[in-house]
Amino acid sequence: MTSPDQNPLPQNYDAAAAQAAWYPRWTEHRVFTADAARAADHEPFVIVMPPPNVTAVLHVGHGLNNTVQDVLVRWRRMAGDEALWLPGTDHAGIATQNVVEKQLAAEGRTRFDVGRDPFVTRVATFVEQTGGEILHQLKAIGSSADWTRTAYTFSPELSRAVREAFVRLHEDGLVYKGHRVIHWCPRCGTSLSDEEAEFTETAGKLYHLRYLLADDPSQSIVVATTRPETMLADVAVAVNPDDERYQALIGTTLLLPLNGARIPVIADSYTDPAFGSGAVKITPAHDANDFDVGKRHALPMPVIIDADGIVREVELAAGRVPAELAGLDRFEARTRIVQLLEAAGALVKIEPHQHSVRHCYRCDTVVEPRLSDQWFVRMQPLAAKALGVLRSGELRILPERWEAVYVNWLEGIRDWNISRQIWWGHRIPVWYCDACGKTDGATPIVSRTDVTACPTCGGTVRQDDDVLDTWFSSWLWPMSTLGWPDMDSADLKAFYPGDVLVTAPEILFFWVSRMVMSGCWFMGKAPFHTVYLHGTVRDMQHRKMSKSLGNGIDPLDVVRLYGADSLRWTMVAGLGLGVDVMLDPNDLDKSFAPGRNFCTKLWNIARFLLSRVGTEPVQLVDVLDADSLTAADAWILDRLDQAIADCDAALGPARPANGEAWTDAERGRGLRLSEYAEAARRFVWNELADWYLESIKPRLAADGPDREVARAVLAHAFDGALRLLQPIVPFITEELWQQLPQTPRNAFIAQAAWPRPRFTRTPAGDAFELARSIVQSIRQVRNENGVQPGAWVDATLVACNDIAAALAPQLTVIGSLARARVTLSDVAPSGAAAHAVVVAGLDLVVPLAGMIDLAKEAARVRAEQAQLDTQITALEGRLSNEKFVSKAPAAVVEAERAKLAEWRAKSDQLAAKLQSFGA
RNA sequence: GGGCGAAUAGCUCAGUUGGUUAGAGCGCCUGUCUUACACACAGGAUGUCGGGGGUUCGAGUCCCUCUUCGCCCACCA
Repeated sequence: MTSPDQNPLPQNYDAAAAQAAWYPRWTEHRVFTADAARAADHEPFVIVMPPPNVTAVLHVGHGLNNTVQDVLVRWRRMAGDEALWLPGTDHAGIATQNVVEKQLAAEGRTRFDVGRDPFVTRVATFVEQTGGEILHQLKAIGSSADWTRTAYTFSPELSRAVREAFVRLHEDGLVYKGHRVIHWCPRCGTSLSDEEAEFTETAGKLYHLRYLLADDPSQSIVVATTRPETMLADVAVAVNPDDERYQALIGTTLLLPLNGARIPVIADSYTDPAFGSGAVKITPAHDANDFDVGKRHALPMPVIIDADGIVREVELAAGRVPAELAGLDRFEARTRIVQLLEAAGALVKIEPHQHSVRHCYRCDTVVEPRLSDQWFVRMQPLAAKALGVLRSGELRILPERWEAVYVNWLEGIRDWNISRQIWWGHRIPVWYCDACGKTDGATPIVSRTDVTACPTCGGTVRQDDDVLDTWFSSWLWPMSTLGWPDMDSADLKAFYPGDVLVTAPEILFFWVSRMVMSGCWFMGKAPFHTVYLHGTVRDMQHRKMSKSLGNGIDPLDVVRLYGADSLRWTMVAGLGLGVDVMLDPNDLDKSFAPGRNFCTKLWNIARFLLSRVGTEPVQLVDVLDADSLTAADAWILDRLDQAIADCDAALGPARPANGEAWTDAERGRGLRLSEYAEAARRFVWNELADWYLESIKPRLAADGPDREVARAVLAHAFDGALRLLQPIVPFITEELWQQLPQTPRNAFIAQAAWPRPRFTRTPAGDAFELARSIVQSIRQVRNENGVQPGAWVDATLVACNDIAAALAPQLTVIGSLARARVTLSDVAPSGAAAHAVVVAGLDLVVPLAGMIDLAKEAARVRAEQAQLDTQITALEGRLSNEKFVSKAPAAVVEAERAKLAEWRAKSDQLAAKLQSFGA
């Protein structure tokens, strides 16, 4: 036997050392590298990583997101799947361009000073030099991604996919160029999609303006607007055709204040008679709804705000902007125009007005609706397919309530503006030939390859200036990273479609829905069968962690202070399905000490095991003679099986059982990460360490065959625990597993087999369960009576025959765990003693001469009996209720009767006890 | 304006198809450096399951309603 002094493990776990040791070894041995060929006879399990922005640095949200993915991938890898977790980064058009533009601004320059090509080169260089840092940071938290397949949305391969998708959709009639009002960010200088223009509730003002009739200044119409500056571009005032107040005015002409433009009063049912005055000014070039009205009535569409948000006569607006307003910023212009209107007597009133204003999701600038030419994707046909796969069960979303949100969005989907007026991104693969008059964009050249000369006339061509929305490359991610559009790609054949997509709800529309659409359209199959939307990391005030609030937690700080496993443990243990994770940025210890403490517990179990079990070979539990197992052995093996079953039930199923679609019964199941963590924790801590390990100390100290049995069972149980925990805490489990006596050489727990239940529940296991109850009763008596922790007490178990027989072999273990000299008897000893009824038919008597306050003990027993009798009365009432007995299921009634018998027996025992001390 | 979700111990949350003594972790209280672990061990206290009404033999669980909080969507001029 190895002495404790020779313990192969140091006293404390060195997380940093374990991380530094194991991660490189895993990658050297290609543990994370998926093999397309092997996927032929192993179930593939594929997760594509939501690509972080190439300039991003790891924050706690990434930490959570990637930990979840890593847990799932590590689980399936152990379960024997050919697991692929495909990592990469997103070139993040607007965001990355903004970073470099800020650098330029510091030099006092703009991208226009630099010029397009040099600017793009500069961004590319910047990305090359500093980008992708986050991928290294992901390694520090243990992410088991297949780095040999690392992808980038702007790589030549993925750029090819982008072009293919654009051209294919154009051929399918789903890509078109449109002239309409879109969301424009004057700061970024580009259009945005509907999703990129986020609503913010704003306390604004509603300005009521009076427009006079051109032919009769005594008559007028009052209109209300939140953006008075747009009045310069008004082309009509619309009233509801059924609004009796305005019948006489329809068709008359109004005189616009400030610029004197003459505009008609028109009738359009868009106008809500109940809002404001029931008349609405129409500004087709600067409001999406007004644009529709303008089209219906063939109105002119003057543009008076330019790309930079400056008010001037941009297009079809001659004479509309007074000289004193030209050149003003749109918000300065608003202030000035209100002053001018007031001076002109045209301002009726200003009211406070709560409304939602769209802001740029990248720079938070107020978005300006603006008329321009843009490329769009017609979404309805794509959305129909994305709805179809959800309805068929080919796709599910967890938590399930998000499915309704997904359906709602897809059913009301609008066309997607995919062109951006920035420079960093995939240039739109469209060329125009000025020579043959293809300049209006009606019949441009759309090509998979670069076009250098006009195919019709051989003249010079110029490429469309715009680039594509970043999300137009990300929506192809599950295919493009596997080699699409090359349908012969080994990866695409082996790993498409994938399995689970893990992300936060914020990008359900931006990204997830669109990936489903592109997968269905181009591959005929949804790219995954499960969307798992996890919660958000928040602080103790439930605020989202963010840089601007300064309430963030740097995951790398946590790794340094507590270790990567502690970070992972905390996140997984706190991750109920769809529930936010609360962490305290001001008290990291409170948040992460539980993870560290858990690792320490594992470490100490291993220290005990290695010093007492030793490193000599142990027998496999399979070959042990079943009769040689003690009740404790049978019990812990049973608890291990239960833990495995609990973990499996919490995590799985990994995929639809029929391989095609989720059944209703399966649909909401699995991915309960916190339940999985709790099941594993409970086993290793509350069962293995607290009970089994304590119970076998005497057996390990002795020599002989029973010691070998205990060694074998302990080693097996701890091995199982480590395997169950590997996906959550990969570093410490690897570090410890490598040292177990039964671990094969040159193996990693990271690719060891996931455990399976093997043993059946036995009466012996139940006997240990009873022994535990007795130990707890004795300890309770000791505590309540102030017995010195080190002192031994006498304890008599008064048991009926059946129980006594099962208990006889357990007396030693009960005694050592409770520090009691335990005897079995059929009569209670007399004298002052503490009493407890463990179960019906089993009394515990602990004589504590001189330590027992008889009156107090009697009061305690009496109180216990009183409570029991109350419950008995209630139960008797229930059982004498004819309706209950006749209507409730027989099994329920039977169980209630059994319970009543048990309680009555217990009550009788308590009564006897009271009588025994003459109370 | 439409839709969805939540409300259970001081805090964060579990509570499966209604089945009757409502659970966990953290925190709190008492005791202990018991030969792996004080980052630990043993024991303990704490809930009119948001309010009201209903269905049922039986409701934390189902229905209605009210209150509070959160999320999503929307052409809130």
